Amino acid sequence: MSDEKSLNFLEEIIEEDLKAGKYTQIITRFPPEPNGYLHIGHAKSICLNFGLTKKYGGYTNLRFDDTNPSTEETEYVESIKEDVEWLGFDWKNELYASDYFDTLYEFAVKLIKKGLAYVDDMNSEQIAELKGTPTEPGKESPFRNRTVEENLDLFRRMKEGEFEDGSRTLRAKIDMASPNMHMRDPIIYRIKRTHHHRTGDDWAIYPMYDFAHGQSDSIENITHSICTLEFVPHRPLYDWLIENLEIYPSKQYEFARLNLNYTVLSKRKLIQLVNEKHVTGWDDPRMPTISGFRRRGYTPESIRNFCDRIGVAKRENIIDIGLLEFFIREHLNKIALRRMVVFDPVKVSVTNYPAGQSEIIKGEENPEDPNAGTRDIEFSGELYIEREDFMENPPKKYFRLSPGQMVRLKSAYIIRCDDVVKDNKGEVTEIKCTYLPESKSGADTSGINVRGTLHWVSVPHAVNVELRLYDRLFKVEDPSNEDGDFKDYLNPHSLDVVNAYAEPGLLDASAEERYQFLRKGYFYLDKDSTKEKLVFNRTATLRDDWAKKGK
RNA sequence: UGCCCGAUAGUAUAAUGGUAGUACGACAGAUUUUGGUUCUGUUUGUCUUGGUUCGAAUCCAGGUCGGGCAACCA
Repeated sequence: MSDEKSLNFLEEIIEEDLKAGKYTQIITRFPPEPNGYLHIGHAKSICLNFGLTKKYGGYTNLRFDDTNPSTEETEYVESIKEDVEWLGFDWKNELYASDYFDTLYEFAVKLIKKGLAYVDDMNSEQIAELKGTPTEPGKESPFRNRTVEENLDLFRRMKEGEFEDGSRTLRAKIDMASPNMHMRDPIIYRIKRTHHHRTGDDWAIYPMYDFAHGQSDSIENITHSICTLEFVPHRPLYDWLIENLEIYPSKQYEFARLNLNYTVLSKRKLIQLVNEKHVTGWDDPRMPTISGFRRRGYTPESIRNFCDRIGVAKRENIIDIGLLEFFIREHLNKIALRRMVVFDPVKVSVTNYPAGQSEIIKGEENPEDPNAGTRDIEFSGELYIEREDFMENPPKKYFRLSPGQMVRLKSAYIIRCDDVVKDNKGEVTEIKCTYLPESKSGADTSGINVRGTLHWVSVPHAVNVELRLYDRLFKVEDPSNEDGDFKDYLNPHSLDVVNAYAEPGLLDASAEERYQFLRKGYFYLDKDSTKEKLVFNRTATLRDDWAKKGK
């Protein structure tokens, strides 16, 4: 086997097309509807569309599929642009289906003139009634055989706004008996006298998806129009319209959309979570949106690597969210600055350390990066360590602190536990230790090797920080497939807010950096942070083999 | 009971008629001043029944299972 990565089915098609001389360059498009924020499923499509033209030469357009003014807003346009850019992709042209409304109208007129479209006076119930079902053919509309002149006149008057919303439609005249429901005289224009985010009140009619998408592809000379599997049955209509309009033959190809367990990836559901305040917004770090991942501390690289690894195929798939976590850990491990933060403190008194004194200790910025250098950390005789890092009666193989045992304080000294102070409820309030002055990190002459290393902060120097610890948004793998409403399966513990003690160096934290809180996880400064109160989002935990053993 | 799409380890994804491989996970071990990282090893798979062929995950036929399609949404 060569070390070259094997091709996915779209790459194969493109390589064949290129070899056959069918195209000199590849043109794709990413076509979001601006009616919501982009999520990780869109990231797959973005990486695919932009990745293909980057690999084979050509370009990708960003085209907003804005043909339904009742759901679309400029806020969404802005967020989509920001997200695509953040992911690291540049579009050639920023385009809108609404840019083509005049052309699309002419296309419809052409179809009418060819006797391939007609104005139908039936309302939506009547149309549905005659549509048939997947197993029975439909029946023709009584308005199907109007003259070209009559159709032209009626369609013009639809455009002029003469008729009520929903009172008439323009339909392609294809085949009411087709086994493919989409070919049973699909509606291509509807009356909708609604304000459009770009064209304002210019139009009383708007094209349907099927009459806008493929035509926009064609106008832009898109060579490979890549969409998800649910559009497979639309493909005959896509081709029929292009053929009968006699326009540039873009080709549609379909791949399986991304599904992730323990979350939902449907705009309809995500918008509910936002509107019903189950989350704080589209960019809530628990959301599977690109903006949510960004705020949580994910990097564009990690998301791109993820999309690369999950591949592109036509079979339905549900990816384990753990794979995404793997890629963010992999990246953050390389770049995150190491800091020490104690989440749930218990006090350690170093009885042989000079009272009231402190010293500066050097800690690695990042052991994975030899050029990262060191940071200064205050050490004193009064410390906090993690409550879970001490046990009075430890099980076997516990190599944290316990009476009589020694541990290394990361980047500092080895200490031994001499005594434990408890309150009247039996809760440990203080651990008395002695330190080995000759065991200082980097200058250790003690000759003692200890198994455990703990993170710590100096009590008089510690700064208070707020930590937002996130867990999966849903407590079941596939909330959409459970009985009842998907929101019944929200994880009540998806957010846990903790006030913690951090080394003072963290006061300089910035959103330009990623942090690893030693032995705790990866953290990212949140936009809610103020000078008085630093707020960090937990991007991901560290792997924890000890916890996994169930001890 | 119409049409369309699909089926390879737990999850994804390769092998394009010629040794079923890779990643994640799981398990075991080594290293480690993060029970992190890194390294090594182990484990588990071609939906089914026929056919074609010297040879089938791959080609053909039947079946089974899963998904999609009956919005004036995209």
